Amino acid sequence: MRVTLKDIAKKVGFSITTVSRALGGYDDVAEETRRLIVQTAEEMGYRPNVVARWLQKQRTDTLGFVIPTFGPRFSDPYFSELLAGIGNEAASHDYDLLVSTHPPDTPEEAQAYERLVKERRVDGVLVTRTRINDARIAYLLEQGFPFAAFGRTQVDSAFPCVDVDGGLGVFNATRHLIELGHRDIAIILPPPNLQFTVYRQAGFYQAMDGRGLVVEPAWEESADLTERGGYAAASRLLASARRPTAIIAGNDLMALGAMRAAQARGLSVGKELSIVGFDDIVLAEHANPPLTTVRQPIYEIGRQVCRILVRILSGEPLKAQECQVIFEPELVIRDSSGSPFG
Amino acid sequence: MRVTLKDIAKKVGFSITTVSRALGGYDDVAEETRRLIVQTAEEMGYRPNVVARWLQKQRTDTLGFVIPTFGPRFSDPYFSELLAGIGNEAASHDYDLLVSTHPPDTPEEAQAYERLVKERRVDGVLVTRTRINDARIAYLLEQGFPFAAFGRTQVDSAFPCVDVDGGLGVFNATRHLIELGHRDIAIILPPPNLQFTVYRQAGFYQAMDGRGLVVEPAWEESADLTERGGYAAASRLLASARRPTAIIAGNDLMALGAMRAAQARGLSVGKELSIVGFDDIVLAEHANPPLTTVRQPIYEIGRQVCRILVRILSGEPLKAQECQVIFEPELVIRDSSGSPFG
DNA sequence: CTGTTAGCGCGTTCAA
DNA sequence: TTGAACGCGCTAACAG
Repeated sequence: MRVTLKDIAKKVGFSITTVSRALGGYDDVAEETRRLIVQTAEEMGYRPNVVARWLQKQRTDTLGFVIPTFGPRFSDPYFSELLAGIGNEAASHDYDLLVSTHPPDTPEEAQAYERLVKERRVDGVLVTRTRINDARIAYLLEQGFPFAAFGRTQVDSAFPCVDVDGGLGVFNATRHLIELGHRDIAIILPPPNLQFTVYRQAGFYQAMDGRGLVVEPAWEESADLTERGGYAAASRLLASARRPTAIIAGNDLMALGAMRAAQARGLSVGKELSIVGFDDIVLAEHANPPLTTVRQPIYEIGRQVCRILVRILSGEPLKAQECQVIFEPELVIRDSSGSPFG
Repeated sequence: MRVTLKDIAKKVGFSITTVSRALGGYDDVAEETRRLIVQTAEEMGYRPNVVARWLQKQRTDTLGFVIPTFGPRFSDPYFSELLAGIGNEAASHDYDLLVSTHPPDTPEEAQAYERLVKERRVDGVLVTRTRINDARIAYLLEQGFPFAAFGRTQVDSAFPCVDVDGGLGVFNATRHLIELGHRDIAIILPPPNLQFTVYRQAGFYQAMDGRGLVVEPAWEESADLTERGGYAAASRLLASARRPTAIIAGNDLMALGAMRAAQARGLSVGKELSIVGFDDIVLAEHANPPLTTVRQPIYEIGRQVCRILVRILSGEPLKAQECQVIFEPELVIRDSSGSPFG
């Protein structure tokens, strides 16, 4: 049986209240009493019942994180790193992390949020991969529930978020390809309902327009952020008679898929076809050839998002610029991009 | 402000108890009363306070999962899939999942378990990647705390676990290589403190010995399950004057690293050097060349482990064979393995 | 069928 | 410096 304050109180002959205070580190307990109580508690292996404490404090010291994942085999390292960042930061502030995975924009996902919020299972939630007119954000704002997001979205009120300047990232990637001599550049965009797709697409057009290059409509594909999706999209791009000399993929996984598609057609990636990704997951560096990509410090972002949420929960007043952090992505040039002239 | 049973009671004029019973679906409430109460609760947007319920029921309907991860950039898709499997199964039984990540065999990890167990944060825990003389298992058994593990280990008492027959997996992989004509086969083992390393190594020896082949001591490497580790280990293997014609890697990530190392030396994988992995993560299929590997159904295993734990928690008596499930792995032959004669 | 009473284990008044 | 009493919100045992 678990030992409670009551048990200790009985043993030492003091009241539950005194024991509670002694263990809680209050200074209105006689030094000797405290010593006795602390030692006894130790001996008896006392550990506070957190649930009782939660009920009393009306907090759970827990954060919620609903991972928006498609099929069951969710394996985008992106989420793993984010999870690690969030989890470690949370732990360092003595918060626990409640995790669940649900397909985006489904009733189950909405329900998951409602459970967390309405039943007060957690003190705050982390949101990632924001969508256009994101219902999750709208809901949380409407409920006045504490949260922080990785990614922006259009809503009336500002909200705490961290993001990477994806527009700039793709802009730089495109410029890099143009400078290598590419003119026929295709793009495999992430799903159109995702917020960052907007920015990345804009960055692409901006870079192309700026150099007087036109974007071939047929060379604007869209896929689901998986290797499989990237493979399929790239296959379509490469099937046409006149094909692009370079492909920008919306994330690394799709880029890896695109690489496979190119190689399946006997194309040498980095020579006959250049490919650029986005994220810089660990595998990017170990791809064959190593993938040129736009690096986002996902682990760091996870920590940052979590830190903001924790600070909000601590009641600390935050300045606006501390709430809205935009990271600058970094172009990492490897071997998958090269001159189209060989 | 949140609405509680008390608020509803006040409004409808019944006692808190009656309201509780009406909402709880007990049948000793007048039909009309129930209707009134249910409707009022709905109108007022009532949601039970789970924490209060937990305190009363002495359960949290939550499972704990401590992911043993090395560096911060934990990106083994293995864990993602396992997490998804566990999470989805847990959700389907109305359990929440508390997740944290800690480096294996560290004080922080031990502390994480102690928190979960001693403070009764969760009703049971999931353990993965079991180690030789696993301190976590020993602790949980000693505390009599409900758990289920992915992986076996040596302890006095039997415990609920799911595992894959890694020995058989590596045995089959080795035989596959031998049948292709390989004689000079190297192996990159997982860290020696992991339980499955024992089985996989045994499977390797068994297959080699069975065909009268000797295992070259210098061709037995060990690495940390990352691409980086696999790259380094393979580089050492390939640096020697006489080098193996095939490498079996302890997991897919290391196999991918080994592929890179081989390709960096200009070796054609699948022809000049065959490589076999273990796991069949999604990327294995999309590697270049596609990776021959031993498939473990990780998502399914996650569900299974979780299901066992849930059944234990429900007090359902389990037969021994329901508690100790060993999956048979499946060899998936792709292009990274081929005849050494070209 | 319904209400009263009694906890779950802890923190926090308030009075002594 | 200490303790009694109360409440967090809910469920359960017992009366009526």
